[in-house]
Amino acid sequence: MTVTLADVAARAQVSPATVSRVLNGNYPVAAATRERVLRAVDDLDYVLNGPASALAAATSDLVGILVNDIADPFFGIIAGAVQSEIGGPGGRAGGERLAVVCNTGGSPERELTYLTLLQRQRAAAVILTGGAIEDAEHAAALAGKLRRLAEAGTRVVLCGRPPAPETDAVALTFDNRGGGRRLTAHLLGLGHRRVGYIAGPRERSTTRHRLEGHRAALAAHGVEDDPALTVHGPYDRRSGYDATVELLRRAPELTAVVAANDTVALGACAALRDKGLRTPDDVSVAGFDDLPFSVDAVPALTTVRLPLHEAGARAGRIAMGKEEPPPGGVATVHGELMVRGSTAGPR
Amino acid sequence: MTVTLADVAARAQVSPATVSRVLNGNYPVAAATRERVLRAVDDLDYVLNGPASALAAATSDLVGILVNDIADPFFGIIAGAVQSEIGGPGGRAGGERLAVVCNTGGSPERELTYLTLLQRQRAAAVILTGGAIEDAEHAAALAGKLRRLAEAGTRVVLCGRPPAPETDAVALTFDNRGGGRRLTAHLLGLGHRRVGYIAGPRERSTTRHRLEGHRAALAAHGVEDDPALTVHGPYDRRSGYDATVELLRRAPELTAVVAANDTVALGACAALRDKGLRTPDDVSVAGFDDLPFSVDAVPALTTVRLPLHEAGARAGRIAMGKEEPPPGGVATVHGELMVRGSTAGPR
DNA sequence: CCGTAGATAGAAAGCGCTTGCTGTGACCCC
DNA sequence: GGGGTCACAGCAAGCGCTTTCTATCTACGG
Repeated sequence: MTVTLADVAARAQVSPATVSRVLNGNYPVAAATRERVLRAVDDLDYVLNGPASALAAATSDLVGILVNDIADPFFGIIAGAVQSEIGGPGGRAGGERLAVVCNTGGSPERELTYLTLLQRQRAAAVILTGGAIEDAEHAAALAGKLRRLAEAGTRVVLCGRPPAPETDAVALTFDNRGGGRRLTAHLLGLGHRRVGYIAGPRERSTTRHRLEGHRAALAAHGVEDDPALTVHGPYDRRSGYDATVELLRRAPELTAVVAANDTVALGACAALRDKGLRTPDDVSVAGFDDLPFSVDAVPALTTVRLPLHEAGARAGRIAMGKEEPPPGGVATVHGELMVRGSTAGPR
Repeated sequence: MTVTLADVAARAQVSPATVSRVLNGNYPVAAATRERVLRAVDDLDYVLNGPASALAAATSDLVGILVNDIADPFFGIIAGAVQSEIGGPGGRAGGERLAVVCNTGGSPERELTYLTLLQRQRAAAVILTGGAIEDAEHAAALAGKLRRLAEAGTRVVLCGRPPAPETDAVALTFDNRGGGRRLTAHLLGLGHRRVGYIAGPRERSTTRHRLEGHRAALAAHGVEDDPALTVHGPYDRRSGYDATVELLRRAPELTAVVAANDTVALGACAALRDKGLRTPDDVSVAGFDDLPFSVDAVPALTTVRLPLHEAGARAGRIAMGKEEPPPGGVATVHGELMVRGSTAGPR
């Protein structure tokens, strides 16, 4: 029923081996023969059987990308950049790879399960994006998995995530701590002293690093770090809204709010608006990531721009072996403070 | 080097066939034997070889999702919903499927190439999302490809796209025309008569349908459709900005702008702001899709909400055979007009 | 002219798994 | 107590491709 290599070979009057070689183009085949084969392929509408060739050649053209939330542009941008580099359609000849995007939803188990699934597919490479889950047990399990993947020849790259200990996975780490520090320093520099902080979910490296940066800035400016001014929540708009309401309840006098990311910041702005407070006149707001919509917020959001596209593209190239990994296997990617309308001096 | 079924069989003192049966769980195996096998699997850290089993069983657990732009939440939401339904980690036992998200960037060639790649992988199902490219030649090529995929046993579902003629692919179509009509009718009802329209890229079904709805509303209200008030551009913020500037140049007197989608609308708002015009006091703005950030825009965007998550989930279920396709293979998904602060009567 | 290197093509042995068919005891019923 | 049924387990034949090794054939140099 379905056309196989043998059918093509028969029609082109050559052996299956020759057809395979024409298709893979890594062995000399006379031009005339090649053409005959190619015509047969065309006539028969032949499409290679991926699993069969993966089995025989012990390689696959699948690349896995693990993300926390595919609906979040933060990950979408990275995933898109990776895909543009792993040579999907566009990079002719042997360079056709498929990106398998796996949505972990931030769940440790799913992270592991997807990794197993990818291992089962004998993926050519795996890229883990976003913050790591900070749990010793999970970290150990993850490291084990990554080691086994690497052993099996799968290249592992971390993008926007700290290096994984006990592993030689290449890591492109975002400088969340530095970004957080500069952001809060900017606010303190404007004269704010009571700064609320809406942190991301606990046990997440991104959350911790950004928060540490914030605290470092407070310390550097001699401002007391009031625990009541920090609230944790998921990385979504709702969380920003609720946390802001809570923060306002706890400390009506605060003059600025730093959010875990831009989406959360948008929720914070909405809450302030609903409470009749103006941004930045009454309360300044700052985000993180500089997603595309942030510049269009009103007022435009002060935030830390992370070069998501560049980082994703680089991760993709490294995963494909098209670019040398950074020395030591770790590179830090810095963010840039974008001061915009949502922050100003306190009233 | 790598552990195979045979190794597990040897350790469990059974035949490879038995191990396979335990792993696939579709054939009676005595509890004691099963347990022995499972222990061996565990001891050896055995992971099934996907390509090998796909070859032998002639099935695969890959599901392809074609999107125009993975960084656009419109597609991200759909992709996430699909993935949640195709039984990735969570749905135990045989239900572990991997979603291959393919970024076509709106290019017809890439659409076709990705389909071939997916066919090569013998994907279990393929879901095409977003508007179709309206080009006879491409449509024919696409229909042929889809037919061949279907023949090979791959289930094909269209989500947010009109039915593909000459094909029996199931289609979940968005009522873009109706949504567009209601949106413009809303504006006309408020008293607007000079309404600018920022359309999406040409040759896209989505663009055409929304525009047709817009025109239908104009006609219904007896308002002349001035061609100068329609500008085409890509579905991004930049396009909205530029188009608005152009629209303002051509018709400084316009009192409302309808954008192809929310992202474009945000760009339009920015342009108006930069021109010193206020929304909705001077110019009303409306979008389409109701993406998560739209409610947080200032003023909140009037738009048409499309049930992206629901549609994606349903497409996923149909692709998995978990839900009956709609009668006739086609279902229309309606949008809901969300009237918010960005639209008001003309000054 | 013959021996030999170089360029192609083919034969065949897998790659690791699934599954139809074939045993083989154990069990049950009359 | 014998034959028929079950419930399991194993054998072995592929699945469709890649690739090593070998066979040809051509072209040259001496």
